Amino acid sequence: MTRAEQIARDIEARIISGEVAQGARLDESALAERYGVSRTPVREALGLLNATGLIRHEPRRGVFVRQPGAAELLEMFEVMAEYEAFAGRLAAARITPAALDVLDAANDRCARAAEAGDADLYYIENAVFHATIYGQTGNGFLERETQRLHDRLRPYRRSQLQLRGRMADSLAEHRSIAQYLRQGDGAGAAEALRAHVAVQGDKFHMLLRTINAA
Amino acid sequence: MTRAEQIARDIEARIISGEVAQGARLDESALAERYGVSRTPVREALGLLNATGLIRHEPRRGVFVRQPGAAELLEMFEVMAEYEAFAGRLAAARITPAALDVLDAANDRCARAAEAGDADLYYIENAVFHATIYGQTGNGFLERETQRLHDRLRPYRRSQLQLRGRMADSLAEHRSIAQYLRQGDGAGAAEALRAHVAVQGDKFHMLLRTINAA
DNA sequence: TGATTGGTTCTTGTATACAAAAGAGTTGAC
DNA sequence: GTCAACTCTTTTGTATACAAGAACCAATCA
Repeated sequence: MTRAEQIARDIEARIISGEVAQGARLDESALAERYGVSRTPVREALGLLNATGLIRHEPRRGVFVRQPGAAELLEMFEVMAEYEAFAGRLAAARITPAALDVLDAANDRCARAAEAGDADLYYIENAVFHATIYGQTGNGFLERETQRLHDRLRPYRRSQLQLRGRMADSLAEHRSIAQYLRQGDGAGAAEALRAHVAVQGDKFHMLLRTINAA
Repeated sequence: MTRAEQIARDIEARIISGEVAQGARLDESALAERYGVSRTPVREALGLLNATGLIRHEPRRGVFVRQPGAAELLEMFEVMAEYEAFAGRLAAARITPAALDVLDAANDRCARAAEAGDADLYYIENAVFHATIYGQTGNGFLERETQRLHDRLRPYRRSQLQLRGRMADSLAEHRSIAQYLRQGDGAGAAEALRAHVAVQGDKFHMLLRTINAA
C-alpha cells in the first residue's frame, strides 16, 4: 500500500468519526506536516477521497469535507435498499449451497454478538452476511457497486444498531432472508432485504440523531 | 477547468474511441510529452480516470486501459436496466407536467432524427429523454449514479442504434414509457424501461460486434 | 460612510529533481 | 543446459521549487 492510500484511509476515518467537522477545509500543507510527508502524496490522497464523494474539490479554492445531510442520506438509503433488493433477487436464483452455509454461520455469529450486546462484532458479521449475498449475484459489477455504497453508508448503518432491540430484530430479518434465498424465492428475498435496509420508523429518528451528533 | 481535467477528458475520449487499445499501458512520461506538460498533471488525470474505472492502477507497475469485456458489459447493462427501472418507478410518482412536456419534445426531435437516419442526433435527444427521467426521481443521489453509469455505457448504447430499424423501435418504446409516466403507472414505466435498456435478441450480437471491432 | 480598486498574501496547480522498487537481462554456478 | 542471483534499466512514488490564481485587506475616491 502506497503512502497516499494510507493517508486517504486515515483522513477518511477521521471524517467518518467526526473528528474533522462538516464543511471544514482540508489544508494540504497542514496535512503534509501532520503526516510527515510532502504535499504530493497528500494531494494524491485527496484525489482518492474526492472520487468516493467524501470531499468536494473546488478548483483553486481547496477541498472541503462533504458530509451528506439528512436529505441526501435518505436518498442514499433509498438507493441502497434497491441495490440490496436487486442483489437478493439475483442471488436467490444463483446462490450456491456453500454460500448458504456461510450465511447461516454469519448469522450464528451475529446471534452470539447480539446476546453479548456487542454491536461492533454484530456489525462485522452483518457485513459478512451482506457481502456474501452480493458475491452470489453472479454479477461482479453489481457486487462492487453495492459494496461501495455499503461501505459509504457503514457509519450510519452501524449507528442503527444502537437502537434498543434492533440487533435482535435485524437478526430475525437475516434469518428470514436466508430462508427466502434457500428456497430460491427471489421476490421474497428482494422484499425482505428492501425492508431490512429501508430507513423507516424508529430508524429514521436514530439516523437524525446520528447526524446531529456529528 | 484545470489542465489535469482536460487531459483526463482527452484520454477518456481516446480510450472510448478505441484509439488506445484494451490493456495498453499508459506511460506517464509519454503522455506528459504528448500534452506538453510535466508528469504531475498527467498523474492527476490518471487518478481521475482511475476513479471512473476506465483504467486500472497497479501500484509500482503502472496504469492500464481497462476496457470491459463482453461479460462485464452484460453485467453493467443488467445493472443499468435495474437503475432505469427504479428511476422510472420513482419518476412515475413524482414527475412534473413540465417534465412530461420535455420528454415529448425530446421524442419529437428523436422522431425527426430517426426519419433523417441521423444516429448521432438521435442519441443526443435520447440522452435528454433519459436524463430528464433521472432528474424527476426526486432523488439526487440516484440521479447522479444513474447518469454516471449511463455515461460509462454511452459508446455501447450508441452502437445499438446501428441496428437496422432500432431507432424506430427505440422511439416507439420511448413513447410508451412517456405514456406510462403520464399515467403515473410506476410498474408499467419500470418494466418498459427495463426492456428498453436490457441487452437481448439482436442487441446482444450487435454488442459483441462492437466489442470485437474495438 | 460606503464602495471600489489596487496590492499583498496565501493557497493551489505545475514543473523539476531525486529516491525507491519492480522487471528484465546477463552472468555465473551447479 | 538450466536455474538462480545480481545488476542495470526503466518507471513509479515522493520531495522540493516555482508560478499563477483567488481571497482578503487597506486605501482612496465618490
